[in-house]
This record gives sequence, structure tokens and C-alpha cells, in this order.
Amino acid sequence: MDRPIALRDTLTGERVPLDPPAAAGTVRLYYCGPTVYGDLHIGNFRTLATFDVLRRALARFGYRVQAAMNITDIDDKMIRRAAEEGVATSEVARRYEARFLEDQAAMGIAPPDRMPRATEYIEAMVEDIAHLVERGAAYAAPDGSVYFRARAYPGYGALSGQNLDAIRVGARVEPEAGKEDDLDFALWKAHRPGEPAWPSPWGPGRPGWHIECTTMAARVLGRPLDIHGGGSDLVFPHHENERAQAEALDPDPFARRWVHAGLLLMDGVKASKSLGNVGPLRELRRRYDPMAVRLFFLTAHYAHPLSWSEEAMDAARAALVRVREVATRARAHLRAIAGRAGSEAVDLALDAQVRRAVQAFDDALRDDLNAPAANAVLFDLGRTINQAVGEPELGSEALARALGTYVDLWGVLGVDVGGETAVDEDRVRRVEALVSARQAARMRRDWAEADRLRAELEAMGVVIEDTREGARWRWQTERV
RNA sequence: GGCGACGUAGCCAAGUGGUAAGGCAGAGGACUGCAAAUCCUUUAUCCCCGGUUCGAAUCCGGGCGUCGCCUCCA
Repeated sequence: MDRPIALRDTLTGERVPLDPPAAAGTVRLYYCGPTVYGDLHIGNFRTLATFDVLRRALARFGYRVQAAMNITDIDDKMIRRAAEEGVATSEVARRYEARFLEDQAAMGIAPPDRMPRATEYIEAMVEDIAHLVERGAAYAAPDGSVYFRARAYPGYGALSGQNLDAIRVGARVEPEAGKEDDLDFALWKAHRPGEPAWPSPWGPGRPGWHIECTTMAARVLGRPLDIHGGGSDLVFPHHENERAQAEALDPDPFARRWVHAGLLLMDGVKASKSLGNVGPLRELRRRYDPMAVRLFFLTAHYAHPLSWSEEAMDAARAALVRVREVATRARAHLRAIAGRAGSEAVDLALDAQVRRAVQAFDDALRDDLNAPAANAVLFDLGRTINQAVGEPELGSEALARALGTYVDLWGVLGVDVGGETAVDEDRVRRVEALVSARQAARMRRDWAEADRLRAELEAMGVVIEDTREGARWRWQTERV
């Protein structure tokens, strides 16, 4: 049970096993979080959901995990947004951070253990930048900005597989005056009028984007990171630059492996706020159950692109109903057969099927977090449970075990199957009275009365399923 | 132009050498007063052309096509 999980590493392209849980100590997981200048969209959340599933899977396999995700609360976009609104960047940051946390919770994403804000680590960044300057890895320009000498770091380009001479730099961006080389990037941006600024040995200014993650990851989690992740659009230049800075500071590897989530596509093109082809998640949340969105994310492997569409979401929505109905049906049946001892053969057969499912599920997740395969296992398990419910010799304990496993495993994938609404004994008694009244009506072939009672039950949120052994009732699964 | 990913049923999508998971949609059947659900069965020349192999969706070569990164970006 302590075989390691393997993850594909962007740097080498190889599937690299993590140390087995017993030997791994605490797994340090860092991934790039949002810039809080506006609401996040569904593409952003795909990445966050990916790392959420990774954390849950690691925990399931016995790893201790420390997860950290940055909140970028100072950058060009923050400044622009604040200027548009005529308020301080900190106000924009606070507002959108709160909205982000709300979205994150609604999506069932467990908050990372640490969520450092960039503005709270500026002194540490300045320290790191100063060290880089001392070592000659970076230099101050006349205007007070500080740049990193990209070409001086021998591994530059390795993470993204870039051939430095082929990089088209400055083709479409006006070259920044003061750089020695077009590939160099800013560690510290000199103050411009109207912008927030912090003191530094090079004059007032603010940190560049890349240094923020490097500094915070090292301070908050410590080096080396076991896993450093983010969306695959961050591979170059962001992660390439992070890696260069970090290893110029300390030549030991910054991250033992890099994991990148595939992008979400809208109409075949990357979902992107700047392209304007995607709205905020909170709008989508009004139309779709967050768990349907999670289920949609699970249809593709995390590293592959995933195309959003109404059709795909409708499919996910229908699938979610199925997922939940397995549980509500099993619970209803459990209530009906409470305490029943089944046939040993039937119970053992169910146990064995559940055990096989667990095995297949774990194998799938250990294989580069293959959630679609794990997801398929759970649909099969759902079918197994439905079959078991139709089995007259089934014992209640075996069914309870199967249901418990089903709910737990969906939980590992971040899908909340949902519990019964608060058990209201009175309501249950009323339902049961109506159900038996309807049964009696059916016995005397009084279909009108039977249908009337069914309608009454439906109005109470109860679904009747007539089976060979009589009527079974369950609470209506919420349609989403 | 450089680097990378991908092309599997009507749609979404797993599957890295041994004759194709799963979801959605469709069809047939069982069950059934009706209904709903469920269960069973069923729907694929794996983009094209070569090659390696006893055997390839899977490996190699060549096409064609799509997407990402190279610029802020999950």
C-alpha cells in the first residue's frame, strides 16, 4: 500500500516516481495561484482542481503534504485595474482575493495549507535579488530596475526546451531600455509615478513577477520543492525564469519535478480573459452545479487540453445525476433492509468487486494521476452497486461497505456525492405512510389513487421506484 | 521560424506491443397498470501512407490537420 505515485516531469518528459510515502517525508507542493485583479474563469479553476485532486490522491496514498499557492497582489494588471477604479491596488487585491476564496470553496477545492501574498514577502524578495546582484547573476540598470542575466544561467531554456537563439524576443514587445540582453527579465521594476512602491537598495520600486514565486516557495515550504506546478502556459517564461533565479541563488535543484496542467479550450482556442472568450466562473456557477464542473474536468487527463462546450457540460450534468442516484438509491435500500444479514456468498462477491475497484482506482491515480481512468472505475462501481441493490440475498453491511467506498473514492477525485438532506423523522414517517397507501391502492388496482399518491410524494421530493419486491422510495436527486 | 502536445464511435474521452475503458446521446430487450430508474445487449476499418514485429491505436519514418508556448496569462 505504499507504492509511490508517478508523475510526468516537464523538465525531463519522463514519468518520475515520487519517493514512497514512508521515505518521502513531507511532500512540498507549490503551484502558481491567481493574480487577484478580477474574477477567475473556468480555465483557472481547471488547474486549481488538478492540484486539488493531486493533494487528495497523495493524502490517500499516505503522503504527508504541505501545499502552498501564491496570491499575486501586485503587478501591472493590478495597477491598471486600481487606476481604472481610482482605488488603491490593495483594495482591488482584497476584494478579488475574497471573491476568489469564495469561488474556490464553492468548487470544493480545499484551500492550500499556505497562501502567501506577494506584498507580504517583498523584503525577502529584495534580499534574494540583492544576493543575485552580488553574485553577478543580475544587475541594476540606470533607472533603478534590476534584471536577471538569463544567458548566464547555463540551464536556461531547458525546462521549456527553448533554443535560446531561436527565441523571438522583442519582436512584438518594445525592448526595455537598460537590458543587456533581450532575454533578461526584470527582478525589480523601478518606481513609476502613481504606482505603489517599496524601498530597495536600487531605489523605490516593486518586484517582478517571477521572483515572487521563487522567494515565497523557498520561504514558505523550503527547498527543494518536491513538485512545482501550474498551468502549462506558465512553462515559459514564468517557470523557466523561476528556475533560473532560484538555481542561481542556490545551485541545488529548485524543484524535483515540474507538473503542468493542460489548458482549457473554448471553441478550440485557449480560454483567456485577455482574449475575452471566457466569462468568470461565478457566472457559470449559476448555471451548473460545481460538482458537474468538477466531473467535467475529470473527463480528460490533467495534462491534456480540454475543450469546454455546452454539450460537454450537459453530459457532465447528466453524469452527476447518475453518480448521485447510485448513492441515494443505495441509501434508500439500506434503510429498507437495515440489519438484514445477507447470504455470505452474495456479500463476499460484492466485497470482492469493491476490492477490485479500489485496486483499479488506486492504480489509475498512481499512474500520472489518471483521473479519467479512475473516474471510469467509479462508474463501473456504481453499476456494481446498482446490481447489488437488486439482489434479494444482499446483506446490509456489505452494501454499506460498498457505498462507503463509493462515496470516499469520489471524494478523492473532489466530487462530493452529497448526503441525505437532514433526516427528519416525521417527514420520513409521512413518506412511508404515503408509500404504503399507494401500495395498497395498487393492490386493489386503483391506479388513479396510486398515481395521485405518487404525485403527492413527488411534490415532497420523493421518487418512487417500483421493483419486483415492491416500491422503493428515495429522495429526489437534485437536478442541476 | 524554434519548442511542445494532440488527431480513437454522433459528441466528450481513457488506453505507450497481444485483437479497443468510461460518460453523454441512440437502438433493441428485461422489468412494468402507467411512469421513472435500473439491469442486459448493441453502436469504432483507432487521420493518411510506408516500415519494424509472430502481433501496433500503441514503436520508427514521411505526410495532412488542430492546439499551446516563444508577449501578461491557470
